[in-house]
Amino acid sequence: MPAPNLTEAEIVEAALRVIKQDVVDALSMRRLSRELGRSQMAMYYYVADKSALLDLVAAAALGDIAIPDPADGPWDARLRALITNIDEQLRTHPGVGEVLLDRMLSTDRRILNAAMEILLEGGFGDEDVLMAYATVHTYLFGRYRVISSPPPHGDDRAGDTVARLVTRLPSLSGRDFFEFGVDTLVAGLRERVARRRS
Amino acid sequence: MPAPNLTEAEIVEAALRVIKQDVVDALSMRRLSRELGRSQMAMYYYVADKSALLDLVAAAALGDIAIPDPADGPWDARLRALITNIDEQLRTHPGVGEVLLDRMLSTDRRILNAAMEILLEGGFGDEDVLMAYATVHTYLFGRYRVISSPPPHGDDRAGDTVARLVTRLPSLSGRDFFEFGVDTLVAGLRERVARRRS
DNA sequence: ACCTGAACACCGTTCAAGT
DNA sequence: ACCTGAACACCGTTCAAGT
Repeated sequence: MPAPNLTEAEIVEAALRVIKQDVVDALSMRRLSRELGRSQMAMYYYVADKSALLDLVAAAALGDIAIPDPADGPWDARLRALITNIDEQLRTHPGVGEVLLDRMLSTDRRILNAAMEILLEGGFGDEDVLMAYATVHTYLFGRYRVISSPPPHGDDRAGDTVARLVTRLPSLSGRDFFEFGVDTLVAGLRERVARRRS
Repeated sequence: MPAPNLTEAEIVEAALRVIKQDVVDALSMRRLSRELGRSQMAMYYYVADKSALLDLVAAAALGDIAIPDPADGPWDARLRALITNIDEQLRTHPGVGEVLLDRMLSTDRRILNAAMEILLEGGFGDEDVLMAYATVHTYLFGRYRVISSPPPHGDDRAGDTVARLVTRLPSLSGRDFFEFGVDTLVAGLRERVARRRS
């Protein structure tokens, strides 16, 4: 006997399970139904289509992202913390990165609001807030894409700069790359505010 | 009579045509063969599989990216120019953005080399060059993803920061967003080098 | 050398039906 | 209310064959 009625929580959980153990694209309507012991059409009772399913999963992941408290420090530290939290979720569920970021822009206003308020406090004008947020968002979009891609396997053709530098790769961790990136981004934003003030 | 033998140039051209007029995912082996008036299997004579086809398209697009001449100015101006050129190609062929960037890392060393040499000249140490390049690359990856996505359609729920700021959107162009992003990134990198020197 | 045809294992999705 | 089964129009790809 196949367990009783499905709940949204069970569906999301199963979806995350599939995404985690297999590759991203392994999540299909049919595959998910199989995972839950139903016929290939069972999901369509709970969810309108595949994009709605992904929305469901993304909403769950978004809820886990903590928003730094104003008491936590100056605007740039809080921005950095928020970016780190989002990145954390992207790394935990790399499969839904795209939908997660899309949803952040459209349906879920919580994080977008938090980010923009931090930027306003930082001293950006209204239009600059939009562009600054877009810059951060774009970077995060890139992160989720880059996250689980293989390292640039050195062809080791002697003589070129790449070949020489690539030998340094083993001493750098994913964390190093992330921190360099966020620090650079935040430093760039800080500099823009400073220049605007003068 | 279906034209004589196909050439790689014709295939790439047809692929770009399909990508341009339809959505990204419209490019399929079968669709491309149809476009060229052959049977669904014809492409497999010229190309090992779909990823090889995309490689072909990406290689063509990569060749069009110009590398700024050392005489063109200081390192940061040249980095900015190179990023602009890459972004240009991403916007021209949004469909192959992912493969294009992947190829830049793996098979095609030309642009990677140029970028890293610019960063070396800028005064970055070996490891910092790698991380700085990764930051730029990540940003570009995000760009290609964000490029043709719809604007954050305002739900217009009164009271929140987002709703207020979104009204400013119409006065900003895609170019504004791009320039803000690159400038921020380059400013951040400049600041890191400066700090390293002191 | 340059393909074509049939077939397999996958998709998302619609539509009608079953308990 | 909670599904199931069959069917349609798509995929990428293998394998054997046709000219």
